Amino acid sequence: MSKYLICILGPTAIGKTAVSIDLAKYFDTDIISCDSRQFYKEMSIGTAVPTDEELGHVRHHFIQHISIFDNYSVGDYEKDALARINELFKCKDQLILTGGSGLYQKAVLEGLDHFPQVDKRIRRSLNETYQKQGLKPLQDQLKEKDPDYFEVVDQQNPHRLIRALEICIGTDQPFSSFINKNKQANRNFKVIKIGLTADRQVIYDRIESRVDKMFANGLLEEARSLYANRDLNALQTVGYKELFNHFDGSILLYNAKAAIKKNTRRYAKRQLTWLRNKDRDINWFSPDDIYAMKIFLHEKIPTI
RNA sequence: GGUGCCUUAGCUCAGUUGGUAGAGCAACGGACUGAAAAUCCGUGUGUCCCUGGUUCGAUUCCUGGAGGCACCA
Repeated sequence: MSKYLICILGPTAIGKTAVSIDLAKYFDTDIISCDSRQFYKEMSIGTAVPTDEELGHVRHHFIQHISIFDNYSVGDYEKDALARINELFKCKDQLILTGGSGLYQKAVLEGLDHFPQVDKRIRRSLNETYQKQGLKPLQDQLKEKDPDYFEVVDQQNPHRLIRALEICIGTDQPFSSFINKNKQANRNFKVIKIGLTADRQVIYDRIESRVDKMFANGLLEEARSLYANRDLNALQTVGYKELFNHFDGSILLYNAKAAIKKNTRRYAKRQLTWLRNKDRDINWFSPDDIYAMKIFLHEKIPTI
């Protein structure tokens, strides 16, 4: 009997949480979260994790399961999520996967290539080079160590250059030699993608009111309690980084709030770009039309 | 009611001694295989308030409107 992973995709604030909980109840199943910021137990308000009530209705996985002090990458997530999914499929026929982190979703559905772990100090030293001397030395180095990848990489993007270089240096082999190697994502389940979208203005209105709600729920206090950890990767997050700038006196609270809304809008736009151009087999719905989604799923899944 | 100033991009405003215009912010488009709510790249999107007139040509000068602001009544 086929197993189905039902993926709920869409930009931030569109209403993925409500839809996925509704569908999970309907199918009497669990939710696999795929949100790279809701992983962290220290962050709640600014990441819009489901409420206690919502969590009480449906069992969620990968919500606040790690700490901001842990090192956790998309590779770790792929491994953990796949193990959990396979475990759950032993007694469930359908599962819901939901969350806005496109790369993480891709890792679960399509798999990533395997790259060896490399010493963390390599990245640190590359970052130092970048801080002191800019992009040029990184570009020169990658051009020499992996000319093939240098041709296709975004040469202006420090993260891309540093990532490729840390693999080149740590393994003594070109970054590109690991790509598309042994990548057989043998997933023994079927995937159905449900995309949620709405007019841009509707999405932006929802963002506006969600940010207001976060402030009403105590975002300021939550951010203040995390201020000391502002350099951690987990806290390079919309809703926190702007408030850290307020705490250190560089912007007014009023402007920080406006910046959070703006950066959330930009995030939503990037998510839409990713989904539009990366994923052609998405079935789009209005977030309010759960009825239509259920009909669609009944057609897609003959066994229910 | 009178006088003066203003009206140009979504917003705040430059500007054109007459040759249909440009900054900031916002916005929009795109890339993205272990930092991904991160990171990076690209793009002015315009009845220059309306109406006549002068002119080869008006967003620019002139007439008359409309709206806004200020002061005087």
